[in-house]
Amino acid sequence: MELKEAQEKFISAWGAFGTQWGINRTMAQIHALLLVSEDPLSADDIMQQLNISRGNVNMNVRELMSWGIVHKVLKFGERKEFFTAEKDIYKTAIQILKERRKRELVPVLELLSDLEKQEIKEEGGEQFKKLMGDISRFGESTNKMLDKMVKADEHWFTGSLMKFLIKK
Amino acid sequence: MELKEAQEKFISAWGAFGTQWGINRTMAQIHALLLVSEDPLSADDIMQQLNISRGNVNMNVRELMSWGIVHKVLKFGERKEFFTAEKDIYKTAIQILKERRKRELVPVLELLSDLEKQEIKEEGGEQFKKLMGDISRFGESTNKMLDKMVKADEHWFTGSLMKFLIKK
DNA sequence: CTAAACTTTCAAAAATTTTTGAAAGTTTAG
DNA sequence: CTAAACTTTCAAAAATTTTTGAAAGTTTAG
Repeated sequence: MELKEAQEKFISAWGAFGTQWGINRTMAQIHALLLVSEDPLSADDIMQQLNISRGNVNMNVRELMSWGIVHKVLKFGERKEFFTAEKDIYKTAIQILKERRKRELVPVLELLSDLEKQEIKEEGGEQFKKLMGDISRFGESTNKMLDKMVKADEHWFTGSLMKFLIKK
Repeated sequence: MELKEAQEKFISAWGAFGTQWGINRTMAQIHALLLVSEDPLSADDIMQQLNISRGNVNMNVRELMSWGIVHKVLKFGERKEFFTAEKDIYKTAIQILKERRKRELVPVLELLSDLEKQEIKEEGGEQFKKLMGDISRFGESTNKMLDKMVKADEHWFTGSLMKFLIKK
């Protein structure tokens, strides 16, 4: 197989998987493209390689930067901005975990604890509050666990945690 | 606050969060509705409470069943089918983890190991294969970890794992 | 078997999300 | 300051996803 063919396979598959994860196809493809490209790419490079418009590149690259998994690189003597993806896959995964925790889990926990605190006198109210409490407690545990993972270093993930999980 | 109001808040918030997770709004809302409803509901009940069409209810309920987090309940003397959500939130979460692992992670791992095995002689080929290998290895670790979590029991999650994670 | 009571399917419509590309904005070289 | 080289914005168009609801299919009571 040719390198280019393999890269294209990877980019398009990554894009398809992205959509299942609530990320849009193009954003995932840009990420994949930057991952497989040794050197940083300019907006024009991305436009040309993925066949998408300038506005589209701009929007998605900025979104990827807001996730902290793509960075702007400036080259001397060039006015254009270039972009690279974080090449360390562990760092990338932790970064995504961190952001999702902040953007998605934390707001849910806030809503749940708010509903749990409400005074509901009607029949069934206690049961509803118990459900909110159950979900809330489960979410808090997950939250703590993720926080721990995010703050740990790579050695911890591949080392102690894996050992702990594999044993028994 | 009234019970009904609190329930509606929960349902609509759950729906909104669902969309961020690649699940559609209605499916998440039906799930939330079934969670807060003590008794099983029929398709008509769901239609009426969420104001959606029969076809829509049918599709989404079946999808929820395929995820294994909603079950069909038959009542004696009734021809209608009724549905409930798994009320144990831990079981629900594990079930979702299990399905996502199977539907999303496993196919990615297959693609990666396929690309890693390719013969690519061109310049840059080795580097590309290294990237595939890195992602692959990371994915395999995650896969093992999730598998372990899925197979463990609840006590393990709230007990040993949490203790392990919280300490130092 | 028949008809009533349901569930399922699916093409068309509606809603939502994504993309385009031109116009506006910004920065820098000279 | 000016103009060229860029980046950003945003309304309209395109693409995609979701929803509707009527028709088809299935099951069960009698």
